[in-house]
Amino acid sequence: MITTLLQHCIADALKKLYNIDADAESLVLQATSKNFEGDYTFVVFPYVKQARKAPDMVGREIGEEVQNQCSEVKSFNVVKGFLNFVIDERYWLAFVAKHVGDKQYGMKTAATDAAPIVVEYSSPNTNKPLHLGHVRNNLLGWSVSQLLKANGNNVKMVNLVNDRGIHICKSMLAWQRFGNGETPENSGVKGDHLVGKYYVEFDKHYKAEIKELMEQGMDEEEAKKQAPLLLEAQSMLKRWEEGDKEVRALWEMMNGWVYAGFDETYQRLGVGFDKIYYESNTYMLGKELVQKGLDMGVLYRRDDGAVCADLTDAGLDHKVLLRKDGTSVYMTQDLGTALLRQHDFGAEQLIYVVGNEQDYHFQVLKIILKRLGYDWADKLYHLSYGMVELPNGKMKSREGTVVDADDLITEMEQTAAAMSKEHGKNDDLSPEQQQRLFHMLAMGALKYFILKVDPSKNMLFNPAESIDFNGNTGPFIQYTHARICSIIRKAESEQNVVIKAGQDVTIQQLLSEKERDVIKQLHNLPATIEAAAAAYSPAMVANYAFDLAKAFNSFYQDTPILRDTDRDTMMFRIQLCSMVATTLKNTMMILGIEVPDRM
RNA sequence: GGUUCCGUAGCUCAGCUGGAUAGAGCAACUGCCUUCUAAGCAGUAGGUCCUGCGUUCGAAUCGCAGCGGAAUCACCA
Repeated sequence: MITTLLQHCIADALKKLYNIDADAESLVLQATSKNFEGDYTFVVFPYVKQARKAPDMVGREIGEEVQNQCSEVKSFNVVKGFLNFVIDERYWLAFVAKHVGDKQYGMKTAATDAAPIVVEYSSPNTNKPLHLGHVRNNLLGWSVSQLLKANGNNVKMVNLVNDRGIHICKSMLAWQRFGNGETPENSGVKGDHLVGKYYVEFDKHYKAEIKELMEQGMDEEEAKKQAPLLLEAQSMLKRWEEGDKEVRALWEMMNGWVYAGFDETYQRLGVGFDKIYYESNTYMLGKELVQKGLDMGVLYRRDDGAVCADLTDAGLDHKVLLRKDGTSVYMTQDLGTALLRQHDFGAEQLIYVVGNEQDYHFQVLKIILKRLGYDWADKLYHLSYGMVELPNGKMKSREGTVVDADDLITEMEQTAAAMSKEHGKNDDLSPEQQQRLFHMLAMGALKYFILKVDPSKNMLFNPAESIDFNGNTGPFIQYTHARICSIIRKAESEQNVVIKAGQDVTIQQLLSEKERDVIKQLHNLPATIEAAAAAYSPAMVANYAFDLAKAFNSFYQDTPILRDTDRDTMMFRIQLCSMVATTLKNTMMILGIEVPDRM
């Protein structure tokens, strides 16, 4: 890596010239600004005081020393306190020669025997279908997992399905009461949507009951608690917990519908899991932990019998972990599942992809685990992402402004198909191939649109912009890949060109500005993957892919490739094309986006 | 009210541990297809980086204060 080489040369120079001890790794090298000549820039201001010389003098002295020591440095210039290094062409050519034909350039191979990083994401409730918020979660979870793999980690993806609780009983009850035996089969309604329909149905009738009770003179608070439907749902939950056969059978049937529906959506989204946990199996966990905490004296029992954690010394509040009736709460379960997961995987790290509305929850979870004596609590990482908002505000199920995941995907596919047909470039493909392409483009647009935004930030989902094919979009990058594939196909068929690893890379003339830009961007890939993985940010990968595609298109626009009459030059440019195609494909794969060979 | 996050072009977003004249895309306007895919390229225009103070040779970036927005502070999950 040229930058680490430069860092060490500079550190040596600082020592030799001014007796300054600097840690080579900590020296900052930045890409030279476009307005100046050079590839990498070192800012000397921080050292002028110790060097006791003027900035440009320090720059020249370090520059000369580094140039003498480092053959890769062709020349340098100093502008004010900025020392700009120009890297020798041969370095860039050697770089291309080294990696051309490598289908895994920049991707580290995952160590399968290492302790895994466990990524939990998705974690849906089984009472309603997936919506846009879940889509961001799923795409992020999948992408971060791929990113960590690309960075050489052993990654396990897990899903914790919230398949029990009062909310599930509500849809069960409503179906029993108002369903008339409707099933996904006899109605043609997708399972998760069907169950979601009865969840809404419950709410409708429940509200009506409240209203009626209030008209009879009951106050609202009381009416909400006394509505017969709610009482019945509660009693159903109780029977469920007691293992009542009839209730369990109903539960299993309806959950089966939901899972079939979810699987379909997951498949369309292109996400998956190594292991699925069900809360119905894990919800009892955690109670023992609470007992342990009581024994250890880190938890206390309140007068009414509830068990709590006093977190006031950590600047937080008191947190109830067992209700006075002894039942567990969400936090109790999460304590238990964390322990279970740690046992199952012996993880190096436990990542939770969960929205930022649960920041407080995870803060508390970590502290309590720590107090229970689990040092691995430090391995928990809450990958907290922002909300998805719509142009007219937040999604509200009550106002019907929730964007359904299935509908969204279908609409994207239809739009992609319409746009693609308009271009007419794919008319000769078979209907199956076309469908596959439209889906690829639709998902490319959707995924890129969501993933290009930094996870921690709230984002605005503008449906019109999300399906855009121009500019900073997934299809733009897909298109760039398709173009390159077209060139390579022609090169292979018309020029008998073969691209493989370990080829010679030679040109007679100097690299053009555009060629150099493309090479430098390719050269940035490993550092980008590392930085993105460290930040858990697919957005950094997305931006990288866009910059590379832009650099390539600019190069492509005014540089002859197959048209060039010099065989070496043509060959070199095809090699460059090939590396760009590979890199675009791999970086888009990290985002969960496939790239077509033509479009 | 406490805590946390956010505020960059008309809109959506990049700007990493402080560095040169703050960048993209969309929208607007100009050019470029008899030539490797124009889903592209090149260009014009568009900015008190929320405000103020401070630290520094140097601040969009760090600190404090204020303004504006969001989340959270459940015996819900």
